[in-house]
Amino acid sequence: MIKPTSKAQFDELIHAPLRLRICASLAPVEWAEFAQLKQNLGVADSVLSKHVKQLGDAGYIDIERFAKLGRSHVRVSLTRIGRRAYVGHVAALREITAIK
Amino acid sequence: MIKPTSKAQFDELIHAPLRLRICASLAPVEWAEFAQLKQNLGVADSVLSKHVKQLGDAGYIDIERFAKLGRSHVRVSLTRIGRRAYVGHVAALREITAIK
DNA sequence: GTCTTGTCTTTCCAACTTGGAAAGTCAATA
DNA sequence: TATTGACTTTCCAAGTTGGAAAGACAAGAC
Repeated sequence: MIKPTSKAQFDELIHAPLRLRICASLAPVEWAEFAQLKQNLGVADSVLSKHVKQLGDAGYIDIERFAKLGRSHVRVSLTRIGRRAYVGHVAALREITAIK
Repeated sequence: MIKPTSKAQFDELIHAPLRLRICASLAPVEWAEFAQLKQNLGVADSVLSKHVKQLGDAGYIDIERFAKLGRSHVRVSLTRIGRRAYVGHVAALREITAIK
């Protein structure tokens, strides 16, 4: 048996439209800045902050502060667990939506 | 220009987990019976009935009664509009989740 | 030192959504 | 007329959303 593919696993936390887009935005990059994410997703900061917190509480993303031009910013990135969950969820979506 | 591909369009009504599965179940078949659907999805009939009604109200599925062994049953099928919305939503999901 | 700003984070709130149980419909038997 | 099957509706409690408003906090401006 070869290395097991991470299995398809529907994840309700990730499925919510905005969180799906957050994870999708993070998947291809090392990390993303809060402000950039907010801009891309087009939501109020309170909303993004709350969704980011939910993903963080689940251990799906890391939330780090860093300084830039004397101001404190936030940068988020998928954790290994988060990436696995995201990939698993995408696999689940593909399974569900594949025409059998 | 060739025939336009139905465009990717995220659809919140379809996105809900259960409704996504309902649409996915209907996509490859001509129609499905309520009882069969309920069995496959593993939900209470009240729940399925309400989701089916929502999709019906949106014009996404047709809900027809028919007799079988002297009893009245319900059979549902995707309408053309519903299929287009479903395909568009799946396309949107693929766009979102494709690693860029 | 204090005020102001920028960058989030929390709280508050009103609106919506869900899922299941229980009750209701309605037609076809028994 | 009572019962049964197959849904449909109503009731309800719990959870989710999104945005505005208020907070928290550090870094400059003065």
